[in-house]
Parts: sequence; C-alpha cells; structure tokens
Amino acid sequence: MLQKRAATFVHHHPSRSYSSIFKQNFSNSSNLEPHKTSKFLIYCNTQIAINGRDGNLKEAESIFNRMPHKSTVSWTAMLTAYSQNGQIAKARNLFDEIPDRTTASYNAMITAYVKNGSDVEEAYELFARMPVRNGVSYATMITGFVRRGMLDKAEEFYADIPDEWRDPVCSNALISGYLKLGRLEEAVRVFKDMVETDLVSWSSMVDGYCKKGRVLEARGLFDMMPERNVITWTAMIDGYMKVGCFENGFGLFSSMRRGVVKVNSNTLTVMFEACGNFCRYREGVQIHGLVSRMGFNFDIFLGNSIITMYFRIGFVDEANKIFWMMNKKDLVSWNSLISGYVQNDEIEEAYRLFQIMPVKDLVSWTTMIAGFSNKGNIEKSVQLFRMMPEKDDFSWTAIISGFVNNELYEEAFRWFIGMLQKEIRPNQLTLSSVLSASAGLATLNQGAQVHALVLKMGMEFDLYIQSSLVSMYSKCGYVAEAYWIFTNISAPNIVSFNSMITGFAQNGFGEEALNLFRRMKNEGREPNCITFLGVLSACTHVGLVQEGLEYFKSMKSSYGIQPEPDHYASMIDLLGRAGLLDEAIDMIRSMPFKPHAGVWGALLGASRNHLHLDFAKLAAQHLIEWEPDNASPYVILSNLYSIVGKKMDADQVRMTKKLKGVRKSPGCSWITVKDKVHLFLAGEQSHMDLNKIRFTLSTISKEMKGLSRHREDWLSFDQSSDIS
DNA sequence: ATAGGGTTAG
Repeated sequence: MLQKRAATFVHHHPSRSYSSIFKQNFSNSSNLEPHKTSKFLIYCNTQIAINGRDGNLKEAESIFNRMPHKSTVSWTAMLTAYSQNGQIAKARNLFDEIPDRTTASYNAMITAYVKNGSDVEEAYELFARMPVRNGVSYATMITGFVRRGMLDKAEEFYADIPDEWRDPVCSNALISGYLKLGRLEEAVRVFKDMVETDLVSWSSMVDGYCKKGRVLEARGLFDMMPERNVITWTAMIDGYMKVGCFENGFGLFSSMRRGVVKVNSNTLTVMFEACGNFCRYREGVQIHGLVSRMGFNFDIFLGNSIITMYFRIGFVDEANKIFWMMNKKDLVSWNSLISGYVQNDEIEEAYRLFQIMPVKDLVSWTTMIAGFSNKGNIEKSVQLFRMMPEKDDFSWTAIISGFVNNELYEEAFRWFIGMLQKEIRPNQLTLSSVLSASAGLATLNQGAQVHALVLKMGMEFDLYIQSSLVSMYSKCGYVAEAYWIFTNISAPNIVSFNSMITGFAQNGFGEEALNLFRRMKNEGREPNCITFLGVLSACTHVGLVQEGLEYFKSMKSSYGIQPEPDHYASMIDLLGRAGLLDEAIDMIRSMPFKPHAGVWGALLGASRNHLHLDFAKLAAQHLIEWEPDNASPYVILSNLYSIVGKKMDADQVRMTKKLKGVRKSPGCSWITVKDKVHLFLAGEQSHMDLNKIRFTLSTISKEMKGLSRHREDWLSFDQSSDIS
C-alpha cells in the first residue's frame, strides 16, 4: 500500500512518459499543426508552474530552457517559479528579459518583491511604472503593506483605488490583511461594504470567524454562501477541529466526500492533525488507508501530518516507517520525527536523530531542550541551550519552564531575567511559566511583578495566564486576589476551575472549594484527576471524612478516573488527621500500587499528631527507603519519642541519622525580605530578623507603580530584584 | 497554463 503511494512521488520528477512527449514535440515542433503546438505549449507552461510550486526549480528551468516556443505565460510562470523558491534576483533578471510583458508579468514580479523580504518599496516602484494595472496589482500592493506592518498605508491605498478598479480582489486583500492581524471586526466592515463579493471574500470570512473560534457564525456564512470550494470546506472543518468539535469536523469531512467538491491534500492534512490531537486513531488510520487507495499525490505537508498523527497516538514504528519512505523531507519532517520520539518518551532516539539531521533550526533545538528537561535532565537542556546559535522567545521559554518543571524556581527566575536583559519579548507561555515559578517560590513580590508585566503587555485575558495567576495568588496565600482573577475569566475551562478549587483548598477554604466544585458539576463540566486532588484536599481541611470517602469512590464509579498515588496520599492525610489511623492503614494495604513517599509522609504526620508510635515507625522506615537523604523522618520520629517520654529511643534515632550522614534540611520555606529571597529555616536555628520581613500588598502596589514607563513596556520589568 | 484566499514541527 505504501509502495503505491511512494510511486506517486515520481510525479514530481521527469517521468519517462513526459520525456518522450517532450522529445517528440521538441524535435518535430516545426512540423506540428498550430493547435497541437499550442496544446504542447500549455502543457509545458503547466509543468513549469507545477514544478515551481513543488520546489523542483531545476526541472522547471530545464523545461523552460528547452521549450522551442515560449509565450508570455511561460515567462511569467518561470518568474513565479523563481519567486516561490526565493530566487528574487533570478526572477528580476528574467522579468527584464521578458519580450512582451503583460499585466500578469508585472503582477508576478510585484508578488515576488512582496513575498521575498517584503520589499514593498521595489514593489511600489514597479507598480507605479506599469502601463496597465488591474485589481490584482492593487491587491498585491495592499498585501505588501500589511506584511510590512503598514496597515494605515494599506487602508489609505485601498481608499485611493479608482472606482473602475474596485475589483473584489482588492477588498479581499484588505480583508485578509485584517484577518492576519486578528482584526475580525474591521474585516467584517470591509466585507459588508463590498458591492460585489466573490468566493474568496466569503471563504476568507469563514476562515476569519473560525480563527476566532466563532464557528457558529462561520457556519452561518458557510451555509449562506452561493458556492463553496475546497478551501472553504477545509477552513470550516479546521475551524470545528480547533474548537474541539471533532464530531462536527468529521461530519463535515464526510459530507464533503459525498459532494462534488474534491478533497485535497490540505483537507487531509487538517484531518490527520485533528485525528492526532483527539487520539482518534481509528479515523486516522481509516483516512490513511483512503489516501493510499486513492494513490494520492501527497506532498510534504500531508506526509508530515501523517507522521505527527501516528506519533500522537503512539504508533511510533508506523510514523518512523512513513518518514523514511518519504523521498522528499523538509525540516518540519525531521522536527516532527524528533518531537514524536520525545513525546513517546524515547529521548535517546530523539537525540540520535537530532544529531544526524541535515539542518537544524530553532524548533529542533527547542524540542530537544524541552525533551531533556521533561526527563529531569536539566543539565543537558542547559548545555544544548548554550550551544544554540540563536535563541527566540520559545527557546527561552523551554529552558525556563524546564527549571520550573524540575522545581528549580529561583533558577527559572534568574533565566527569565536573563531573557529580559537580552531584550527577548516574553510570550504567554513564558509568562505563565514564570508565574508558576512565582507560585512555587510562594513569593508574592515576584509574582505580582510578573502580573504587572502581564497587564502592561495586555495579556491579562489569556486563559492560560489567568489560570496561572489564580494558582500564583493562591499559593502565596492571597485567595481573595486569586478569586478576583477567577471571576474575571470570561470562559473558564477545567484548568481554571482546578486552579481555583485547589487554591481554596490549600488555603483552608474547604467549603468554598467544595461549593465551586458543585457549581462546576452543575454547569455540566467533567472533573478530571486534578480536580479531585483539590476536592479531597478540601475535605481534609474541613474534616469532611465521609464526604471525602464518597468523592474518592465516585472518581472511578461516576467519572471513570483511576485514583493515582497522590489521591491515595490525600486520603491517608484525610483519615489520619481525623485520627482514623487504622482505616488509613487499611487503605494503604488496599492500594493497587506500591505506596509512594507522599503516602508514608501523610501517615507519619498523622501518627505523630495522634502519638501513634507503631505506625510512625512503619511510616518512617518506608519514607527513609524512598528518600534516604531526607532528614525529616528521623527528626519527626525522634521528636515523637521525646514527646512520649522515650528519651533513649529519641537519641538512638538521632544517632542513626548522624551515622548515615543525612543532612538535607527539613521543610524550608521561602520568604521575601526587601526584594531579596532568603532561605528561611522552619527549625529553631533561624538567624532571621522577623521584623525585616515585608510581605504586604502595599509593597506590591509600590512595585507596580515603580515600573518605568518610558522604555518599551515589557522591558520595564524591575530587574533589580534578582534573587541572590 | 501565469497574478489575490486555507494546511504540517517547538
């Protein structure tokens, strides 16, 4: 099956049948009848265009050079082929040699300038001196201005178009300019003002609404349109897929296949991407089979999307097989391959491929950096990061979130400041990662400054950032602020609810957490495993043992969620705090997996609080087995012995600890002091002057006001508060 | 058959 599809690639290359047609016509061209010559001419022009589009520039050139008779179309097609392959100088030389230029030749050259380096000045110069302009000429200039970020110029230019040229293509160019900048309302305005619309106008609007997630309105236009083509269908299907409506998207794909408009490789690319994202391997494999049976002439985009789909559903071998069968691969193919291995936890294989790939770009490096840090190998991530020839916001975000995921929050902050010093603009991901770092440090100072930065950059309505802010304020103990952020989220998702429920629970607001959980269920939202961690912890804080047990049971029975070790740890905590130590032990025994340190830690804490020596000993033993370097179990156990008056045993535990050389400090917390973060030991030997601790909101508002206003907004982040 | 709109990897 794959063999058959591989054969379709030959289409890009000079096939035997093509060569023979060519040779025959070339040698006998003078004897051919005029209409036959014209057919051959059209054939060659088409081949130049196809080869140009597919990146086979050599082949296009070869056909062009060997053509006995060229028309202006041949010259223009060749010019476009150069332009599409980034050969602007060759395009320009060819343009100068065209014997009789048409408007299309000029338009092609203007497009070449606009698409290669956005040289709108050169484009305009040519535009100004072309003898006859049409709508496409104006449209291309508008596109050029938009690409260079000169929207006002584009608008001005559009307004100045003479009435007789008010072709829909001009309005379409402005509409797509607005849509590229995400300015839907302005696009709608132009669309509504159009006297005459065409398929492109409608399709662009459908896509515009889809890109904003407004699929209902998009569908309204889609149904209202006088006619639809493959681009319209594909945009609509993709729109459904991107808002998470797989069934609608797949349904539309099915009706498309039953209709007259033919599916093309972009449609299939969208489908494979969706099947991968929704883990719908059945549909993915089915469509793959369809593609093979059709002998589809699949391009690199399509091949890449199939690879990605197979990796997402965990079919590593299938993905790998397809990669090596593709006889044309680009950087995206390689990046998809290494990213696929990273996703499937095969970091070593990913790294091996990374090292042998012919060309690496930012994405390749960033993929490996993120991959290593997710595996806990942050040293390797840092090493790769330093080796990178250039870095962008994504690479910096990868290394910063790498530190965050490995709980190295202060390092994350230090690198974030490094990023700002390099004047790399943070994106939503960077900021939400740094907010997690602030949450991890539980230092409001840092977190509030990042919040200020978020406001300055106008990212306060980003859903991910909002959830990170909720977590950050909660973890710092500012539940009111967290709740205020939460209430301002226009469309909270499961992550937002989880952040707030957990936030309430962690701060002892058990009732509030449970109320929010009920509200969430009433709104018809499905809780997930994180939700239950918050809910169980809320029950613990309020001492709702019975409810906690019921929620724990309902996880599996009502929602099909298998409790994880952390859920058990939370239950042990709940039972233990209520003094139900025997029940806690029973639950530990009933666990379907080996109890981890969290479980034993919860039991140890409960045993100490209820002065239960046997269970404390048991828990401490297991804890030491899990974390031999952690001093906590020794300290807690010896304290417990002291409390119950067993001085000898207490001394013995302390002795064992000393003999084993366990020195890792017990529970530390980070407290902000005058813009600096100091290690504050929970124990008795603290050297801290508590009077110096400033931890108030007034400090934060001062920080926010103190952010300077004259430099570029995002650069005004206060870097003096580096962590020392 | 040439000029304007949609799709893949971090």
